[in-house]
Amino acid sequence: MVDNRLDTTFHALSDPTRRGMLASLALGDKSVGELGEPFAMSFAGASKHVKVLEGAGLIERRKSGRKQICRLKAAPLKEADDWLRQW
Amino acid sequence: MVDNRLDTTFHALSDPTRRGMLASLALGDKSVGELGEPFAMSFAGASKHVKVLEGAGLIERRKSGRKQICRLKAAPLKEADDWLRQW
DNA sequence: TCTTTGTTCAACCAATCGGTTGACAATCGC
DNA sequence: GCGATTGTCAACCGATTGGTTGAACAAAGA
Repeated sequence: MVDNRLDTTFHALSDPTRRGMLASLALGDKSVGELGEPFAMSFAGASKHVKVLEGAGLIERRKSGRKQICRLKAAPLKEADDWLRQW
Repeated sequence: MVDNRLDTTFHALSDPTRRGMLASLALGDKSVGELGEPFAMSFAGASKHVKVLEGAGLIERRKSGRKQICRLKAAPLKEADDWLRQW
């Protein structure tokens, strides 16, 4: 029942695997496989994390052949930052 | 098994009740009861949220008679903000 | 002292989380 | 077409979450 935007953003950021994926994406677009590769984890597991990030609006995907290329979207990070900056 | 500081901070922030408590604390120190009062929730429930915030280092408490006065501690927010600002 | 107030604790519950496996679909290279 | 690559989905698992109730406790006030 997580409906608030800040909820999903902060929740997505609360996992080190997902933060690592975002850090990786900051260096350039990556496929789901490339994103999951550094984290000894099954493909499906990585796919789930990517879906959480996508659900939070932190990334967007584009199909390129059989790969799913992910790109960082900073807008929700900005929102989260604005919230933090209240203090 | 959440051992990373950013993990606990972002997790604490991912709940609207806890964000509300922090916002409330930003206006001045409050007891646990005062913090929980706006959120239709049992006393024990509010106490748990406060404990999460305390565990994340976002607040500190001081005993004043039978009340527990909570005060905002911004240091972990700063850390979280620094992380966000990488992008 | 007895009662009230403020708070925590322990036990429990349903829901969610992070992860797995196995089956499947789509696309590429041969 | 065949096989390998890339990824999703559904089902399951154990651990954790957010919440409840009820008992307990500590301090203040009568």
